[in-house]
Amino acid sequence: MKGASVVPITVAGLKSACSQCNLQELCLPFGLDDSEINRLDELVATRRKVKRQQHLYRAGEAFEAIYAIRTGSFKTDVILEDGREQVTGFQMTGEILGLDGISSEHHSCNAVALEDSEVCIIPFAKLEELSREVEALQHQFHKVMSREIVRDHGVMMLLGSMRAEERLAAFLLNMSQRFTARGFSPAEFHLRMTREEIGSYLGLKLETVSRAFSRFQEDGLVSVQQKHIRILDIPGLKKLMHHPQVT
Amino acid sequence: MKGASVVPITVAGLKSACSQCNLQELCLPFGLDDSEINRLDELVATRRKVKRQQHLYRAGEAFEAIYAIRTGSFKTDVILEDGREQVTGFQMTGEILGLDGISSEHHSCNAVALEDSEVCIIPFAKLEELSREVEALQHQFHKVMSREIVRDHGVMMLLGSMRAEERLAAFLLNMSQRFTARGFSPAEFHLRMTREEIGSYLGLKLETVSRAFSRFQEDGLVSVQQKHIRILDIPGLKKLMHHPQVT
DNA sequence: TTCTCTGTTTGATCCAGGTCAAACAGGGTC
DNA sequence: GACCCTGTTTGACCTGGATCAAACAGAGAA
Repeated sequence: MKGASVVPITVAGLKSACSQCNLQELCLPFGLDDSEINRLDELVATRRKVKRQQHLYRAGEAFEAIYAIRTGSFKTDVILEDGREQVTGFQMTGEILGLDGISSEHHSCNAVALEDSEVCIIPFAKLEELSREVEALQHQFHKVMSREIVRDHGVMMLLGSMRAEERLAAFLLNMSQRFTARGFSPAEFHLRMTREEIGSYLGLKLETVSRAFSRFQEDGLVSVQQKHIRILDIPGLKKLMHHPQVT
Repeated sequence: MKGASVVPITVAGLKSACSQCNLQELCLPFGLDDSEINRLDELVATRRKVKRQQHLYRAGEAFEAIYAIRTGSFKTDVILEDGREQVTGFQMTGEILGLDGISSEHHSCNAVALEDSEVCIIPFAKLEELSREVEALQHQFHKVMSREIVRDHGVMMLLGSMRAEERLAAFLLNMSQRFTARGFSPAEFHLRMTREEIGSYLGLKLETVSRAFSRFQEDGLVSVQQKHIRILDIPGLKKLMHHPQVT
């Protein structure tokens, strides 16, 4: 409940709202014209800082808003009564958190910052209101939700039908692609999550993740130094995904 | 492409639209008042019959509408280039198919009828139009999408963190609960899918599914005769889910 | 500098579920 | 009736990834 009681921080100078944000094309404003984005600005007036390891929200909390990541990154997870954790996703800047809460008016998973981060608070009732007036916003919001569903299907495929090394390859390629979309190098990046979190996401134990990294390094596919990753052979990784085995 | 070329069948007497449908409370009309449902009726004028094993839509096809299942049931799946299939869900009456297509304007999975079925066609552009006017419809539609996301997270938990028998127990309990919501017996039902399809959904091989069924039968939890299932001990199945092992 | 704490790597062993194979059961057709 | 054909069950064996265990590496703190 600690996370819940954190008071949202209203940032003083509001000039850096959606209309000024360089994440527009990855986020909710995509497809809106200038006047529409200005209307969205009014909605997204408050922001909140979340320190590393802190919760943005917890399973069970009342749902009131969705969040757009402005800086930093998060993981979402579900925890069973017996303590088993399943990481359901890793989110980067421009991505939307909290969509799980709409269905029951309560969040159904936890969102935890992987590094010091900041999110834009989008009150959901107001978003629905505005998206009744702004067609482009409505449509973009539906696309964001649908994209999450498609992403989830991909994860099911990964968990249900791929072997350990394929899963890790898919994960690395996905990260690479998302870093690229944000203007970073496709080949070199820093992972914010632990081996254990990667393992939970991929349905593997941390040792298996570590071994797969070592294997990739031996095979010259990547260079790994702790959390720093350099992908040396993207086609090689892709090949590995499609050709599960020599058998 | 066969599935795509099937001409939608307009049913003659339109009196059995949403306003007359007994699936209202499970479907898109939930929460709408009578006059609002009448407006929805105009939208959902056409239906389509899909025979067992036929596709409602295929991955890659242009997205134009979502579908509400009126009778019968479906599976959705994703297929990799190398032929591996991952079943991403089983859908029953009142549930909505096609949400995956919104994000890219093309379907990203296949939907196949598990028995002779009928769906209501809901043209998506018109749905967005109407939900800009009808607040309750907008909200219900958002809940439907969110519910799909929550469901997907549950499947990830299942695939990533549960053992074979837990997965099957979770599956049976889920089916039971959904049959109950439709006015059928919680304890006795007929599975429309094969062991292989169940296995694909649960990330297991068909033999493992079969063995788990046999084990449950030995332990007096269920009685299994081919596709006909009778659950004898619901608490027992639940217990099995939360206490993975005696270890 | 050393100590501690958390996360990572690597090795040795084990087992749940996969694989291969064969028998079986029910439903449809001739 | 006999004959498929598809889906299911069961058995025997194998293996990928889990488990257990120990060493190691970097980041802070004192």
